[in-house]
Amino acid sequence: MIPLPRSFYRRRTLTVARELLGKVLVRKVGKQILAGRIVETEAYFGADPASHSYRGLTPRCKPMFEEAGHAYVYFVYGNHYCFNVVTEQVGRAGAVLIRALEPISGIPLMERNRKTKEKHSLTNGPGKLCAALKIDQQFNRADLTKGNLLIIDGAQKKFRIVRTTRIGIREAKERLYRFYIKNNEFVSRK
DNA sequence: TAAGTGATAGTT
DNA sequence: ACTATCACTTAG
Repeated sequence: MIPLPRSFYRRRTLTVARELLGKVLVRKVGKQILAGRIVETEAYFGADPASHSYRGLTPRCKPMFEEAGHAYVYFVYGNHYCFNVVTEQVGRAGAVLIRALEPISGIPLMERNRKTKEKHSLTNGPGKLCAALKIDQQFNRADLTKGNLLIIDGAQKKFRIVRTTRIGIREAKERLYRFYIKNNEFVSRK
């Protein structure tokens, strides 16, 4: 199980967001492996008004300015975590929000973590996939090239990509910074 | 469609 | 200190 190299992440955020589609997020919890194929992403970077980095460096968004290939995890709406992967060179803010996964392994444990047996609602949203894979604040700034949370290459490489607008933001709604795998049933919203 | 939930960041 | 806001989810 070879993690994607740091160089994969240290590029333009939009490029990384597109290329993360089809890759596999792997979470080890004890002897269990929870894994899912990334099917939907969003890019946030620099002076984008929808990005946490819009007004520059703050304690919360600091990881976005740091080394690529690490996690940026934050808590929203008093209930949920969102998992992002840091992109760009050090000093340039960028991160890709992972919005949806197609479950691959560890589905019974995901069902317990999510308190549902409905396969389609296990990981089809940013807060849902964090709950399913038990990703919380402790993974903020975790290195995704080693450890209990990794991203590896995926088996299936042939798929169509849809590029469209982001979800759940008020500013910069028109920017086409969301990517998803066409016709995939685990995408949060078409 | 709307309420719930609590940390964050910007303003007093 | 105070408060508006929020890269969401679930129930209704």
